[in-house]
Amino acid sequence: MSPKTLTGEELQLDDAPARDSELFLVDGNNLAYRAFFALPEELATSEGFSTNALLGFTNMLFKLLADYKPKGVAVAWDTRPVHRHELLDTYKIERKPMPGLLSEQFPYFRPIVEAFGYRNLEFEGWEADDVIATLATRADEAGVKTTVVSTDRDAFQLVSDNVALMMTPRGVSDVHVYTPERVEARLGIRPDQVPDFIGLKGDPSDNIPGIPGIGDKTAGQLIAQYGSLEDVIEHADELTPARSRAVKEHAEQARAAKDLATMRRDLDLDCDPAELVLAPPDRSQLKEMFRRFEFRNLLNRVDELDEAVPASAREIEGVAVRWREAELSGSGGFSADGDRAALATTEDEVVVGPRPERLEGELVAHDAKALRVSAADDTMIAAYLIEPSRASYELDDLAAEYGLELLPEPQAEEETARLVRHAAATLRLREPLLERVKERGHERLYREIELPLTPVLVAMEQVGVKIDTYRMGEITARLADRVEELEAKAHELAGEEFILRSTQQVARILFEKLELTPGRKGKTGYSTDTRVLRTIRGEHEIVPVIEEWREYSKLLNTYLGPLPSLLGDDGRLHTTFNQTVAATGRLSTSNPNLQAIPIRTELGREIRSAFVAEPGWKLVSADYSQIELRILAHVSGEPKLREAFARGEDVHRATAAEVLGVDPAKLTTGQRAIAKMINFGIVYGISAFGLSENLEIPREEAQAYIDAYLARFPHVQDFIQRTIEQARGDGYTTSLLGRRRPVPELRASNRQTRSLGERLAVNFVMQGSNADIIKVAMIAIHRRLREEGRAARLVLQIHDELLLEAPGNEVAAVRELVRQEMIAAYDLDPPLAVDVGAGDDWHEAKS
DNA sequence: GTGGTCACG
DNA sequence: ACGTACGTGACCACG
Repeated sequence: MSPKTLTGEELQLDDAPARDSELFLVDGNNLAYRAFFALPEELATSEGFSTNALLGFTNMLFKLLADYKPKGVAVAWDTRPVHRHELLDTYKIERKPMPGLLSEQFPYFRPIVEAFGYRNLEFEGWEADDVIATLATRADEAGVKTTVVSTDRDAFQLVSDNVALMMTPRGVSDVHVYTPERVEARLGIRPDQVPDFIGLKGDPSDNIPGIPGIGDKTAGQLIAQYGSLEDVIEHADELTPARSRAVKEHAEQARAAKDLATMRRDLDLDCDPAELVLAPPDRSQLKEMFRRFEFRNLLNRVDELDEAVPASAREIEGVAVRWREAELSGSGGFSADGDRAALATTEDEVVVGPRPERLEGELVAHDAKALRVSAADDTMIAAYLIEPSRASYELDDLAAEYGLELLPEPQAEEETARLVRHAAATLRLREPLLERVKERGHERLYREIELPLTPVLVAMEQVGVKIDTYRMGEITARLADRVEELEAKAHELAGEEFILRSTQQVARILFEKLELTPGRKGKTGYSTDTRVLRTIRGEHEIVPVIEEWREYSKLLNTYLGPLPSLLGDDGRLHTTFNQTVAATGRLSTSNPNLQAIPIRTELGREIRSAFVAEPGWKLVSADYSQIELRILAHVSGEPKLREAFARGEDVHRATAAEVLGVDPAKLTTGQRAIAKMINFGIVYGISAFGLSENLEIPREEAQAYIDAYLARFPHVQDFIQRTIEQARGDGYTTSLLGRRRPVPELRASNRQTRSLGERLAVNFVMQGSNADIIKVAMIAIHRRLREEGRAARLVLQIHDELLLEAPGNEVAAVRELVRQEMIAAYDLDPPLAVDVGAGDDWHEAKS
């Protein structure tokens, strides 16, 4: 009996043998393909250029240098396979063409190799694996400890006392290194028997048949027992009848497969492995590449490579930043920290001092709003326009990505060092960021919208909104009592105490103890969300109790409870407007999130009535009417939609009449509600599933509605198709004012992800344009109120609504001014429309 | 830190 | 045969 073979899992395949290696020989084509198929295709730059293969490849090269500190690394590439070709022709093997997304990335592999200081090897007419086989053989003979990096199983045959094989079955972090002993333990044969082994079993990955019915196990046993393929063929009669027949019938095929699996070790190459010495990595080249492909993680780790290279070979780049203490004056990159500030006046000099009341010069800031300065340029906003989907715009991250190495003089304390570094980085990021803003055609968006918006937001944050604390307290007390009552009642009805807040415990009570009808399932068990509860409301008295408890405790915990502590000394609530958070160009608010103050329930409206104006003032609320559907009508040019708006019709009723084919006079509210959901769906990037979920109807019915809609509004159908195709081509979609959102999802191989990309692309046109338009309006309104010397001021923005506070005697004029400016913000066809109201509190102002 | 839930547009 | 409506922020339980 041959010894039991082990899987890679069972074997100890630690990378110790590779650590001794002086030379690494990498099969470039193999690694590129491997990386391409192992990493998701949606890994892409903000421009939409796929980088998955490049990233996996680069990570491996990085690891080789950082972890193994070799003397030499060479990456071999296939060239036209003239020599191999004859074999392939003989055996009628066809190569599949390279996937498009991989061939796009292909031109960049070699430059990356060079930037690492590694050697690219190409020998006309030879494939990478034969080049590696030849070099590994020469290295072995010369006693050079070598590691071959490839996932091709053919490469097992190269393993010897001096040559190890590194495989990465599951990505770069999981490294398996094979020595001769480990090959034997894994396959049951010696490395030199590998071609015989592959000959018997074939190579499915290359579409090469061996002997039918013989797989890994059998092939290993037979070769171990008889020694070689020829020996197995010779002794075929000793095998079981079926196997014997198979071996005899397919002997030629097996010999051919062995031939193909045998690597050429004797190529006439002009290359001595001992001379494949590492050059020091070109740090600026590497950074340039990492920045270009947006490999943020690697960019931050470039320093690690230093330790792997002898100090003498290192070249330190980066500018030492001098700093001195003095009074701040002049222009430059600004940073601040409490009562201290720093100003980078030149690229390498920073002045640090107490923060002055005001600075006369022209400032560049990173997040001017948070720094409370007025800046001529804001690097955070520029970075946001370039890459709106980023999670954060940390200055240090951006600086590293743009290749800035700022080394403040070492004696500074940490806080001073940061201040200096930030001022210097801000100044030096200005040009590269502005250049990209210009490249993308975002100059006007930047200069005329985002930058002027910042001071408007500063003013709004500082003004805040007044809260009627008495009213708020009253509601809070009432609700707190009610929540307690409901809690007790729920426990009583359940027959035990449980944590109402815990969805898991609620699920246990409802679906296990009380055996109510479970609905959908989530990742961790049965869902207990609003819609599930609504459908089982009639099954047990406890359900409406939980529903009511949810509504009240949500309002209590999220809005009523925390608000008093967030109140400023002026009795007003000061939110923070985030200008660089939403990928669509919208603003968001936080601490508290005043864009999510309740309104949809009676109790919610009560809470809104605690948002009030100063005595003698009024709140003025102005909201765009159906702005996203108007934008849809504009960009699609759909005549039926445009006309409906032009005639001042209710757009949902008009939609219902068209789609359902009903006389407008006879429409029911139910039919209007259906049309409303369809319209929402169109704006969100419709899907039959989504619509069916929301209307709670079968998917087929939802699909029928969608089909009817698209048939009745063919221009909308065209618009959707056009938008998706364009985004697929460009890698991004564009709003009315030229804002861009990259949509790398469209190039994913996963269909679900691609569908998401399609919805994102379509939705962005409406949501992003809405964001553009209301920002224009805010700037205009703020400007006009000042020009006219009014006390009225903007207070909140809620995506399509503006809330202002105006003294009683200005209300009439302000209402008109706001309406005018909101409508004039963009010349839409159909025109924009605005509803304006005024009142003592927010609720009143909206009705 | 993540997922479920729910407040808003 | 999947799992999906778009964009946010906040709270809470749970691992």
